[in-house]
Amino acid sequence: MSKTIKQVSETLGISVHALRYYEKEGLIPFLDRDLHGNRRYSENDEEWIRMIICLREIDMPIAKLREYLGYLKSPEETTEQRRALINDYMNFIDRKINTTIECLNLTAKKIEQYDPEVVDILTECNVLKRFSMQ
Amino acid sequence: MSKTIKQVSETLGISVHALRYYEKEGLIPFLDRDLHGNRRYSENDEEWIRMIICLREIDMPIAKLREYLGYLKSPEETTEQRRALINDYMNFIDRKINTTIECLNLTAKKIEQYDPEVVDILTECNVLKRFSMQ
DNA sequence: CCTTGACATAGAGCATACTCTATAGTGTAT
DNA sequence: ATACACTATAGAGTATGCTCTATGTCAAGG
Repeated sequence: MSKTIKQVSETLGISVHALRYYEKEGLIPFLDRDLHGNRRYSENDEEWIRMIICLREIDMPIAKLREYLGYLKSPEETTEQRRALINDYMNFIDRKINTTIECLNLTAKKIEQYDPEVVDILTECNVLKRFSMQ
Repeated sequence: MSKTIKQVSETLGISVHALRYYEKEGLIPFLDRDLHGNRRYSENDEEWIRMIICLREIDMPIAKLREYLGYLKSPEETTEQRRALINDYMNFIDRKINTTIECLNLTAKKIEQYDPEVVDILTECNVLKRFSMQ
């Protein structure tokens, strides 16, 4: 039921090196070892690592992840810090989405201005249809 | 009317080092120099640099930016490449927005599950209201 | 028995994107 | 004249996040 590092690596699509790296960086605390000292990943571990991967994909720094984990170690005394951190995080995401959409619109405008030859491609863009502000 | 490196640095909120760096990387072609060899930035240059900053904010690699510029040097023969590149770019943005929103929802769910103490903060999040899929 | 393969640790190496330092030239103000 | 503010180039240094290498242990299969 628990998985080896290779199995997790394969199911999550991440290198074993990266898995060890995340652990070394303190992102995967309390990880189990078998009698040979080999890592054993529980379902919970796997789910948490999936979360890490997701957060890394949107460029949440490893230090931030470690910070939140640190707070969770003594939850009673750190409610305010966690609240602040989540608030920061939501603002981070908000900025991220907004700048992306802004960037999208700016690019579309520039292409219309300077590169009319390839404008046609824009008309097929789902992302433009969904998020364009014009 | 044309600006010095310091003026551009100040209006765009980017270091003079970065400005020189972008130029060295080939992102700012045909930049004018005065009789002393000092850089002179036109309005057009400034606008383009603003675009660069925007694209860098969403982590478009410098190499990609250089690639597109390269195509613009001989527009007639590279229509297809430019089209492909814009297509890639739009997909890139699309993925970016989608993974960000996914990540947002996943995080919100996890917080609800594991950290009920700080859930209240979520109810005030505009970004959640705007982009939550639930 | 010995090779193979998966595991371990420790640490070096690499890519990206700046950022900073060293050195030097030039124009203006005191 | 001399200090300062700004410019320049070239190249070293830094931060981040992996990725790869070296070296070694252990268990199972031929």
